[in-house]
Amino acid sequence: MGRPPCCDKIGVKKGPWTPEEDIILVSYIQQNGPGNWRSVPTNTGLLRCSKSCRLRWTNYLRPGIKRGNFTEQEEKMIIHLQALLGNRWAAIASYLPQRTDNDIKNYWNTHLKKKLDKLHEDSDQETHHRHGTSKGCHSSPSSETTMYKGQWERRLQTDIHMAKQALCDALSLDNKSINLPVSSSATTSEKSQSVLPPSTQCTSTYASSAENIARLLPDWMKCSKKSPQTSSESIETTHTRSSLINQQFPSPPSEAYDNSVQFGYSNNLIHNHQKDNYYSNYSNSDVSQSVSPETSRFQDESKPNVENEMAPLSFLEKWLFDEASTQGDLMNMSLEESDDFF
DNA sequence: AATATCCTCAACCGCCGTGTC
DNA sequence: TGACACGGCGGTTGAGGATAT
Repeated sequence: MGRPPCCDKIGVKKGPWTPEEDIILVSYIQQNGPGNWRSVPTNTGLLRCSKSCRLRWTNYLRPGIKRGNFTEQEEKMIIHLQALLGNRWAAIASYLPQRTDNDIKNYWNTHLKKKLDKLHEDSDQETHHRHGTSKGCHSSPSSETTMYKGQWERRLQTDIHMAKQALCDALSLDNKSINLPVSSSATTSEKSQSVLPPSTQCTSTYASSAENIARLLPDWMKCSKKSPQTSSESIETTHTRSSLINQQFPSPPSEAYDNSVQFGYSNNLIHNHQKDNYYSNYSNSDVSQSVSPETSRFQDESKPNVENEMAPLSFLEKWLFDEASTQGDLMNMSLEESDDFF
């Protein structure tokens, strides 16, 4: 005898999630925590399969998710990590705590793959022009096979270093988030872009809902004394909109629903579904603030908690971290220095 | 202005390892 | 021990928006 079936396929809703469904799901997880997905549809009344609920939470509603444009450094990290780990998006995402594997996968497939293909084509042309001498540019199985041993070793070393760099970024507790300037040798345009707050770099109207949801969760606010301005700002904004929500959802299904309305993340959900510019109002806060201890609590489920606890480090992460601490000179090597390989 | 084409990304599908009974 | 469900992951799809013609 196995477990009872997850969900019968009949009567299971598919397609895009509605704001109401999001509110119900977030309210439930807020009360019960993530996990035990099988019970979620049953206990919430959502006509979704448990898998869909988990995905919705993991990829969209979970606190601390950063959406929108990828920074140049994030881009480089993805490229390096992809070269190192392959299409193991979950593993790559663990080095970018604010990004979901789905996001990274999408970004790779829609942007980076094309970009690298083009670069590869260009380098191939140049290689042919030079009668087949390997230039040692970006990694690919075909190019690697033609590399001289020394070049390959150097590349591998650099890849390992990049992974270390990525891990250190992820482990960093201060404000040196992944959005900070890559190095002192960055170009003027890079610098000017990097020093801007993440929100100002984002030109898309598509903004994060999750980080705001996180900020607005009652538990998050209760313990989030480090950023009173942000919290009060959220409260103020949400209070002004709570009446609207109460009008839109006059019959909350539970006390949790009341809480969610009270603290306003339902507003975010609704506005996010409308894909308007609402989130730009919140976007002045540092991204790092959104990854609060309470946020990490929710992130624990699918992401290593690198900010508060060292416990969940994998063997590889431990190794990288140890190596990093003993090889400070290597760690000082900037991402820019490895651009030759790309 | 209308239509065609391209692009993005949320969500689904199916597989696999693990846990439960 | 085997059968089966769960949870997680990577690949893929398709609706809708953006851009080109």
